[in-house]
Amino acid sequence: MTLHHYLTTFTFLPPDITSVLKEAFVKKDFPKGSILIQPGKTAKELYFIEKGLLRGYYETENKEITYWFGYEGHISTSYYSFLSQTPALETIECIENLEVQAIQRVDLYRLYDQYPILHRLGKEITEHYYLQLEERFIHQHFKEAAERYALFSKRHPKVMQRAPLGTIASYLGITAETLSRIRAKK
Amino acid sequence: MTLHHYLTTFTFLPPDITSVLKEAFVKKDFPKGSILIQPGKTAKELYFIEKGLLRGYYETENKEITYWFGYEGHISTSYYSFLSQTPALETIECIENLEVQAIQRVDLYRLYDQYPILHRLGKEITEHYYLQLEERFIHQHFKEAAERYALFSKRHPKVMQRAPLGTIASYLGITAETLSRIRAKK
DNA sequence: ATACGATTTTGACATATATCAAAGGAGAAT
DNA sequence: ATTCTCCTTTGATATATGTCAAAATCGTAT
Repeated sequence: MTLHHYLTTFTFLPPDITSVLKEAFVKKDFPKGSILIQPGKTAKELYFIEKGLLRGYYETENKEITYWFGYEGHISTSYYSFLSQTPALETIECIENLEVQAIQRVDLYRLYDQYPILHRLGKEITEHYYLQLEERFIHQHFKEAAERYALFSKRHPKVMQRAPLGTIASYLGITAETLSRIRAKK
Repeated sequence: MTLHHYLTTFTFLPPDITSVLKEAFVKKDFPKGSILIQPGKTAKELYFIEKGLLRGYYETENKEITYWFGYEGHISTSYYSFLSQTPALETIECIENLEVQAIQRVDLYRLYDQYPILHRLGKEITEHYYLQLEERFIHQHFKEAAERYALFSKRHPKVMQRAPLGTIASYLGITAETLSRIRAKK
């Protein structure tokens, strides 16, 4: 999905504002393994993913905790860092070669000021991600591992094939061993 | 915290728009035990809590799952239902006598259209709740029960004293028995 | 094709938390 | 005050999932 296509799904945006917004984005490519966001650094850019797979993870004493996947049609950054302009706590890494459209935070906020209707865009996008997170939260917390896996494969079938098992397990809040056993059962 | 005080924390809002917005809210009182949102019904109102304690919960086969507490200074509704205008899945119930400022969805959206800067208000509020949920999600998922309890008592000390143990346990994703044992340990 | 490192699978055992059950306590209504 | 109901505590046991370890498989570079 291209940025253009994504933006046109927001029908309230006048075409001229859509154009101005699009021009503020710059296409960037990253090879597999690249790090887009680093802990300790403050996120200055926001990405729209046109192609490829990303993950966000936290590093703890003994393991990495993947808490998020992003792919075609999604927006990616450390929301916490980007919004609060304080150092990120997590890493965002390319699982595959990546093609994104990137916008600088300063440019985005300048556009917000110039075109107040863009706040509506930001609001609706944030609302969407909020609801997604809420659904995931409820599920994650109150269903068993096998059910969570089933929902995940329904919601993100492509990630299933493209992300390593250990990473998916971590996203589901279980160990790689447990996920391997869940897969074996069926 | 009054609605007026809350709104003035958003410094970008011109006083006249703040006034108009405030006038769209109506004060309402609910006795303890009242139900603000019912599963199957679509949320038409959004509340700002001036006094009292609320909880949101899901009903499953054999138990109630509390996933949210709201109190002074918070906004409350079924976000999912309010935003998508489809029937709510959860119940929102007063744990204490409640004083809120209520706004009708139609009125709010009329104001959004009239004053685009209000989208910024909506955006910033949603961003705030998104970040809170994200923090909670990470914690909930990757920390042990006792640690989750510790964070909860730090974040919401007042709820600790005001909500029944079983409800807090459910919020933390554990049983009442387990929470009782965690408390006994310390 | 071969070899190396990384990922996945499988097994044995450990542990946090759930479940079931019963006994205490606290608050509300009579 | 007394009863009744609901909430909390405590105990015994069950279970899902974690941990540790080793074997099997896969992918990439040589």
